[in-house]
Amino acid sequence: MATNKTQRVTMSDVARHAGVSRTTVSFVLNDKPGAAIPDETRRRILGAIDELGYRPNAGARALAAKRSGWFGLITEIVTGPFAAEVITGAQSRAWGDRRFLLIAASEGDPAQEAAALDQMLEHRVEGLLYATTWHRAVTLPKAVREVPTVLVNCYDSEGELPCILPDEESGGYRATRRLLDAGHTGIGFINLDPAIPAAIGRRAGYERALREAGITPDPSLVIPGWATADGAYTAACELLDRPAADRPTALFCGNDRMAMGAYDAIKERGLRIPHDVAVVGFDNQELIAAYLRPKLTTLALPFEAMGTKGVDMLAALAAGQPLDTHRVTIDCPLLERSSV
Amino acid sequence: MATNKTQRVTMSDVARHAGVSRTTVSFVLNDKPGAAIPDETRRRILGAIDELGYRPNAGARALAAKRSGWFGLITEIVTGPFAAEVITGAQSRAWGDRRFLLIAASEGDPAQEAAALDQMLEHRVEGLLYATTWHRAVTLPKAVREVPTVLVNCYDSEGELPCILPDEESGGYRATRRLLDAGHTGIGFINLDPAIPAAIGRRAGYERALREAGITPDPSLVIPGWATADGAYTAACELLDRPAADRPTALFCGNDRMAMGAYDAIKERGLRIPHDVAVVGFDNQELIAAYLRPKLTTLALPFEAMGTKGVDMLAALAAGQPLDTHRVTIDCPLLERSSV
DNA sequence: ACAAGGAAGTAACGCGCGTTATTAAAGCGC
DNA sequence: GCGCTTTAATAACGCGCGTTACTTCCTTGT
Repeated sequence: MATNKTQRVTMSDVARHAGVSRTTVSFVLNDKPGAAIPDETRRRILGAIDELGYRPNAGARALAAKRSGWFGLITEIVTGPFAAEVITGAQSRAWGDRRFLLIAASEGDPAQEAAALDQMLEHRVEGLLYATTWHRAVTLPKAVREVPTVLVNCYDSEGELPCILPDEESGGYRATRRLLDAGHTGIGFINLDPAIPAAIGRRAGYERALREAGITPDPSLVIPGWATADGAYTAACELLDRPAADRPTALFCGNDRMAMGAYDAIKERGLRIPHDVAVVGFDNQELIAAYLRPKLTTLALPFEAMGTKGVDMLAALAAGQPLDTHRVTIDCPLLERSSV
Repeated sequence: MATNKTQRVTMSDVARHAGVSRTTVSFVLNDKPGAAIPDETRRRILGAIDELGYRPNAGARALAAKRSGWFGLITEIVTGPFAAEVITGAQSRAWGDRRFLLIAASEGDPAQEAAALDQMLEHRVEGLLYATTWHRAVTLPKAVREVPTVLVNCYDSEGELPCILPDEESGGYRATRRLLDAGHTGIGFINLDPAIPAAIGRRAGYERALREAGITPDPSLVIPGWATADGAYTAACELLDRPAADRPTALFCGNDRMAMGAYDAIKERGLRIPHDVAVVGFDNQELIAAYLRPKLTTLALPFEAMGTKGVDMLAALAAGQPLDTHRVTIDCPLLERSSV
């Protein structure tokens, strides 16, 4: 209770107050195995801690123990729902190990990224998480080699660093499969930029699902679009304006914003969702998916799970254990709402 | 370059390599005023630092200097756009002072909040930012008194702690004024729960703007709603179904989700936005406001600015300077889009 | 009775660094 | 040559703590 603002309570104060040596206090605080401390002494010490309002100094402890207890997390943008989810996942997992997360944003600027990395290394992080907002290849400053590093939602071109990625292929498969199960056979796919991993993986899953259902994928049903509502609107128009026999009864969109555009195209034509045309999105942007009418069935990128898994792997690496898998993929769960 | 993974380079290594004492190295690193270091010596030391790849140990430095360099930021939810903006603002401002931000989420759970606070105090944060997602009164654990604390987007009932708040009144005024300027005289106000500060302040601003324009506020035009799209939909219906002479030509909504509901009500009646009915939202939830059709004119809560200002005030407090203002309010800027 | 072993506790070192006091050499006026 | 200041650099202490090695006292078995 009686904390002095100008002079923090130290372990020596506690020791003096309890009538023991500082070493003994340290032993009960870390309940050191092998140290025999009678209950009575322990109680006296804990009592003193309580009375004085003692708080261990994490920095000093780290210095003495040569363990900082820090993990670093570098991300492009702290704003934006994706990074926030990664942080949440990593944060909660780290907490369990009594570790703290050092968070920095690069804002896409290599200089800021380097500065952030420097700061982290000066704080002696024991591991580093490097997360991107969209699935792609990255090249990192060499300095990351000074510390165990795990990539989240990205991978390095050299393939040297362990990484955690969303399973785009199974995501594409699952979306398509859901539409097939609902009885659709003509399924249009408004894809992202076909050069990026997400587009490639999802298309592979899309085609695998079709083949499994005995349907030969029709390339003309796959339209690579700009990843915007307007781009998807145009793409959807193209698909919906095909001759009736050829017109898809379902649309699988590269992300939720694109699904918004598709919604507009569908509604404009007096068609109804999901009765006439079913729609599946991707990304699960709550603010869009949950407020569209009808609510959008979509796949979620497992950002939170990736953050958690990232800390998992870091903890293993920091403990010197070898990784079982160098490249981990995590499923994208399907969120059923009302558009299928 | 030649960093040894198993044994970090210390200042003593640098000193030995440069043929000087550790003290001298410390002096050039902090370029201590009063210490006369010839250029030649300085160069030798900097050279050694570079060659060995030395990085100061932030923890050890903090311990010796008795300055942790940390500020803490406790927020309810890391996810969600609001917290992210506060973090961005605080982060970037803190960076300039070579300070790092310790971020933790309470998830609305007092136990987690206390745990987070404990951790922060153990890390010897020199100041604490406590941010909420919506403007309201809070009561904090007593432990916050151990360190300078600034409240962001909230205030304590006892009024003891400095706080930074959005200027709800001027926000309400600005929104209403914008509609008046567009020629509207019957302005409906679908408010939030009338008991919360945001609702009270905005209504005051709304009425002030009306009076300034020579219009006596009509209480029946103000409908307190549930802060949801559905609630606002119902409220909008009520306003729009009034007899033609009495029907408002503009709606001011408590938040953007509510504006979505209002949009639906307006469109259902074959009315057009902004031609027949203008709409102003609040909160500037990008994903909603920017994608609604037409795009929504709305007011932004100044989260990022509040985060920045928060660190500003903390820096002053931590430096022992008195605060000029105990209670700071920050304007809510109007973002013009296409719904007015 | 005595050695052996455990129980309870402590002195002392070091973690990597900031800082103060002090020393050693060099410049300056006379 | 002598004092005196300035310049250049260092020894030594302490920050708060973890940890090792060591001491002292009490049991226990034979």
